[in-house]
Amino acid sequence: MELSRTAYVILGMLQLGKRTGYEIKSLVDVSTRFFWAASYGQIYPELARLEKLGLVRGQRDPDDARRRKAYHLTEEGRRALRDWLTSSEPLHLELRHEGMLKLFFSDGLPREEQLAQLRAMRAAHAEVGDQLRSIEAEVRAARERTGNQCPYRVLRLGIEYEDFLVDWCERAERELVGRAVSAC
Amino acid sequence: MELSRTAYVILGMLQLGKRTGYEIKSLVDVSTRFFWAASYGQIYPELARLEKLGLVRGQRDPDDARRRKAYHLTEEGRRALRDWLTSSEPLHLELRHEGMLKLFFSDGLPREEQLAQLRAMRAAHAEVGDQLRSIEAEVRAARERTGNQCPYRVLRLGIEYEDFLVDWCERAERELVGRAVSAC
DNA sequence: CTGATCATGTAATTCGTTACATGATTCC
DNA sequence: GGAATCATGTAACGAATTACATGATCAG
Repeated sequence: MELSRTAYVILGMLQLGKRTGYEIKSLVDVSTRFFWAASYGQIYPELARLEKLGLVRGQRDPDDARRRKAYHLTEEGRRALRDWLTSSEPLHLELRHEGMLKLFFSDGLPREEQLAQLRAMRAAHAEVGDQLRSIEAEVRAARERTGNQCPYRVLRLGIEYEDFLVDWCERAERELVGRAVSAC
Repeated sequence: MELSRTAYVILGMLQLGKRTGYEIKSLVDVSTRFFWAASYGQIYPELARLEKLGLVRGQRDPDDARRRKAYHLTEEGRRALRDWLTSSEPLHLELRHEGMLKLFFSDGLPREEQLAQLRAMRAAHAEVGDQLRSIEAEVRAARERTGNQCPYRVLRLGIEYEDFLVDWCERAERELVGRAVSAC
């Protein structure tokens, strides 16, 4: 039974407890989004599919006028998640980075424009880094509360990842400026 | 006139000279692929679209039984590429990283399995790093030959990027192993 | 009472991959 | 002669986003 990666995002989020589609989306938006995004247009249909497959079960509270439907993992769902986590299939690794793409084609552009590109790329990564740092204390607190190490560990990876790219941009900017000066 | 990013990959490759769809694909596969992939299924239809828009022009050599069609940039195409390179629209930055996703959901997995995940992720990045290093001398030589700095600069970024992730995995592995030892 | 947010879903569209079909050329 | 590679394309499919529709609840 082949599932999409986004299906595993859902199973993973449900492993942490009963949740509605809306809650899953909110969680994704402050956590996995940075390395695996998901939209409503995927989440709701995927929940229906997973329920048909028997991997999750959803229950609607009849008293709830908002017709919220909270899903939880079944035993089969828990097994599917575990199988994926421990499988040794090649990892899906995909990067689409317009900043690097522009940089690649920038020979022939004036130095000022190349610098502007690097600064834009640096700003974008600095901003994501700031976003991640702004939730760091909260995620660390959740780690102490729940004992779950992984989300904080991955958050730290995200912060260091953004820092690496910011640093690379800075170095490339200095290198470009350095050339300009020595050419005078 | 809104173009897809992949259209700009094509325009960028044609900036370097006249090329067939096949040649563009081959070039992408050893260069931009690592931060912007493209398949035949995109390249050929996109070339036709760009020709209809007047941004590229393709010519078939009547003597060539292989019916090769080599494209080159028009003035309009050159302008479209330049506009994109110097535009300050927000950058499309997207990462889909199954390794980080698994890591995120791995609380509850035995330490051995968590270690196996980290090793798999490290191996994947080490392999890409090796691929990039294997073309480094060639790309550096092309830089000396053509004077184009950018492809080599971006290649260096790719190598350092993979190194960073390999290093992060190593540190995370050591941290996990360290805990195991101190728990004894 | 009003705007923000909670909540569920669908439809249209875009982007991209994979697989297939077809045939020429080159290298051994 | 046969395999690898050059070369162009299309069709089917899958993955994901965006926009839309609809309505309840909550905080001020």
